[in-house]
Amino acid sequence: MMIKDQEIEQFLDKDLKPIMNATKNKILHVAIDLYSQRGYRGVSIRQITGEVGIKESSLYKHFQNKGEILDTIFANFEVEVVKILPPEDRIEQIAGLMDPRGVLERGLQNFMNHINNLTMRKIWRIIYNELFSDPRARAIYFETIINQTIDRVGVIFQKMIVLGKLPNQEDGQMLSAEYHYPVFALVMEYNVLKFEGKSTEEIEKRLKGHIDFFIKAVS
Amino acid sequence: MMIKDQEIEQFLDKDLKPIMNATKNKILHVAIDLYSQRGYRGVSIRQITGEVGIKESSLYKHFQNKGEILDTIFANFEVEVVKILPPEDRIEQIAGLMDPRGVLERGLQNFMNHINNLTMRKIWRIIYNELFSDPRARAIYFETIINQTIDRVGVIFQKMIVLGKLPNQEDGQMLSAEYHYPVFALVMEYNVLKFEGKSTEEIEKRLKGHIDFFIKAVS
DNA sequence: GTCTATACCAAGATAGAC
DNA sequence: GTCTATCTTGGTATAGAC
Repeated sequence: MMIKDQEIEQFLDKDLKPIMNATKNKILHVAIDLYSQRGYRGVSIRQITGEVGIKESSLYKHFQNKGEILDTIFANFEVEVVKILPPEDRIEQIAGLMDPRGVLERGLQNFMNHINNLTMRKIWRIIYNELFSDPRARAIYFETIINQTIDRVGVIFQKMIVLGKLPNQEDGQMLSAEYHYPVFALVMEYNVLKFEGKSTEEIEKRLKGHIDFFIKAVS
Repeated sequence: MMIKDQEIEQFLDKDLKPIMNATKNKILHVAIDLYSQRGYRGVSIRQITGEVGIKESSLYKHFQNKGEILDTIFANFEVEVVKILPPEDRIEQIAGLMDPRGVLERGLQNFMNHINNLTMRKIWRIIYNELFSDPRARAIYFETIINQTIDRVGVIFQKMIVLGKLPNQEDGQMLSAEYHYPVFALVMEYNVLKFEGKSTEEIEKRLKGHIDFFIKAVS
């Protein structure tokens, strides 16, 4: 059975305060939708306001310029995306209570919940799109997402090595990188397929298969 | 010691015939350079012709429109990029003569030679850039590069399983995917770092480390 | 905070002389 | 195959009335 995608109802402003103005909220919704399809440069203020149902000039009462719209989108994304990282203050606890497979399965589940929010998936597409032309997108992807994920799980793995839950000739960070690189590559394909309306079954199977392969490799 | 990047001297036309006209060649050089930095949409005909040293109108004697420039760049890329795949008619031979580690090391070496051509690296960036807005870029990346690479090496692995060079409880395609996904993710980071003028030592180390990890996992 | 009107600019592209 | 000149479109943004 297909689960209906959730959407974000209310966005945060650049200063992370909730946006109370309905029009400003709608502008962000529309901008995210259009940017995710045609990229930031490929979408004009005219198109956004046309879809929202206001005139171009009205938009400038809500945002100083076009760039500020993207700033706000990125700010909202960062707030949401850090939630998929294992919280730093529970790393010790996780390493003690769980086994490697449990950590990976839980992490994947968290991530799947995150990515099955339609608004989030659209912003993921925007990030991918801007990866090579916008340093902010690059920073969010490579630093906030990839490196931090590898790092935190790397610390968990390192503690597990000490606890004898993983082989002690390995290095926690290296194991975490080995595990996560295929995950991020597969997630990218997952996003592409979802966007194109194709089936993601194969990718989900591969993600599960990857956990199996990895667990076997470190057993 | 730093090896100087090579560049392509002469491009092919859309119909794959070598381009004899020096100006047309220069337009492609300049376009690739600018597109790799600011994306296809971010670069105007004016900027290209300004750099080349001709007027806008002159460019249209060489290309029918802006899109044809990108068509030509993609055509050149496809011709070069298929050279990094293991040739189909030698797959049997490779599986028989080499061991798994040899295949992977040779493949990585081939790829590194390819990517150390500056022109190619620039086009890789253009491909990444257009991945989510241009279906042609998506096709080249996911179909021509990723899927074909995984598939051909998967066939080699499958034959190696039959020959007892790899454990027979595994599947060749799955093993190839497990090996290659981290490679493509690392290569993407390699390209980003190169572009930003940063050191790629860490990534090259990880690529070698990944071969070690993988070989150990299937031994 | 919405509108109308408008300024201003840069984009892709073409006509026609040389 | 290069140039000058020009066209047309669509982009971001602002001024000022309501």
